[in-house]
Amino acid sequence: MADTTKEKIIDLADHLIRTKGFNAFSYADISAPLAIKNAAVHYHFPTKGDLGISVIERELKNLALHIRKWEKMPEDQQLRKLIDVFQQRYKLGTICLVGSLTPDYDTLPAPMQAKVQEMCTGILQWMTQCLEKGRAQQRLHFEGEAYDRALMVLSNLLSSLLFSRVLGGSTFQRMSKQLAKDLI
Amino acid sequence: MADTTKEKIIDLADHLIRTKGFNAFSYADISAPLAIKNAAVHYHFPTKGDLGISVIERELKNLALHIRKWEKMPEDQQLRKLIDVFQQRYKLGTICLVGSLTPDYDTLPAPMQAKVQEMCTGILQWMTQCLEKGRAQQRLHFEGEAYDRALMVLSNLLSSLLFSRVLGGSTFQRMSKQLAKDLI
DNA sequence: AAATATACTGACTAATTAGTAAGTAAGCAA
DNA sequence: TTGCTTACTTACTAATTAGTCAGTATATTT
Repeated sequence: MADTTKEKIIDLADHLIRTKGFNAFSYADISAPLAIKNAAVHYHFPTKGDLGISVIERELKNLALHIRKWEKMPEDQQLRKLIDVFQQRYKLGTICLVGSLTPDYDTLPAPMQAKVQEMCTGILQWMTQCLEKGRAQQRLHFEGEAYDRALMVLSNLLSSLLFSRVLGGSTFQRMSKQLAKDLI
Repeated sequence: MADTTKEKIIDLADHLIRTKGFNAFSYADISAPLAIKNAAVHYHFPTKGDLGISVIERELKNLALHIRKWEKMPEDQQLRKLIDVFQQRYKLGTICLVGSLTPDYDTLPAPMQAKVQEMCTGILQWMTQCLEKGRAQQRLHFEGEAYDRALMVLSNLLSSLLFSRVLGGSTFQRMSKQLAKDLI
């Protein structure tokens, strides 16, 4: 996956944020598995906030890549693709960055808060457009403003991973199927 | 509010879990504001997990109290009452315990994980019954199984507080209004 | 009056935390 | 070959972490 040390650090940090949360992992959790020293992590990412920002930025790039790939698809297909992304997260036993970082928002360094905000508004903007266009073509069906519905849809995707973590079983499948049924 | 030291500790811990998260507050964050020593907190709650469990147990008692108060109301009213509870949380700038503790689930001591699970299944059970009875009386309207819908509704309430924290503005109002419109 | 329980304080500890500063080995450029 | 950059290691630090244990003042019980 990642060849450079820097990419390996981001990979691991991403996984730690999703599994333990930003405040529950330490530089040692990164340096030990990679068999490097604590200071090597600080060399690439002076502060923990810098590392967090890089993790979010990589996620934003990956998301932008996905979205561009889906551009020509009908909107109901795009929605299914996004649900697939969350399903892959579910299979890995991890939650989404929004679900992990928004509860800790007040404890994050200011530059990282800004990135979290950017991530949230970005995903919401895309989802709003997707819903709006999908409804115009009668491929998606819902009531109310598209932005409000986008909030609800992202809410359900986010929570499906949170609830799965605690309730286990078919929780994720139940929620994602119900979400698709409601809209398509 | 609370007169005994023990109750004051639970009050503060509750607030800290909701604002900073379980892993981002320390015994010092509790002892300092209450002008007591670190060891006094340990006297009442030997481990941090014990403190977390007490916070959840108090929340479960409060919730049970609310629910009993609403027992005779029609189900659409009960739902509005629950939304009101979340609105009060929103006004305080805090999130719900489920939203705060489920992302950190894997880092929690086992007995606390069990309590988090109990809390989730408990709220879901109530919500499922509320939705089911409400639909039978045609006071609430939705498609699919009541349990699946309960997951979605709690998802929206939880996320409305998370998103409000980051996006600010009218996010909470938008989501709670849309939720009520969808069901009632 | 003596014994016991409650609710602490004072004084610790061992481990972990993010972060720093100085040194070094390897590769590349002038 | 001299100098510079990259990517680290070694060796720290100051602060904070949850948790312990012995002592003490104040009620309460016997």
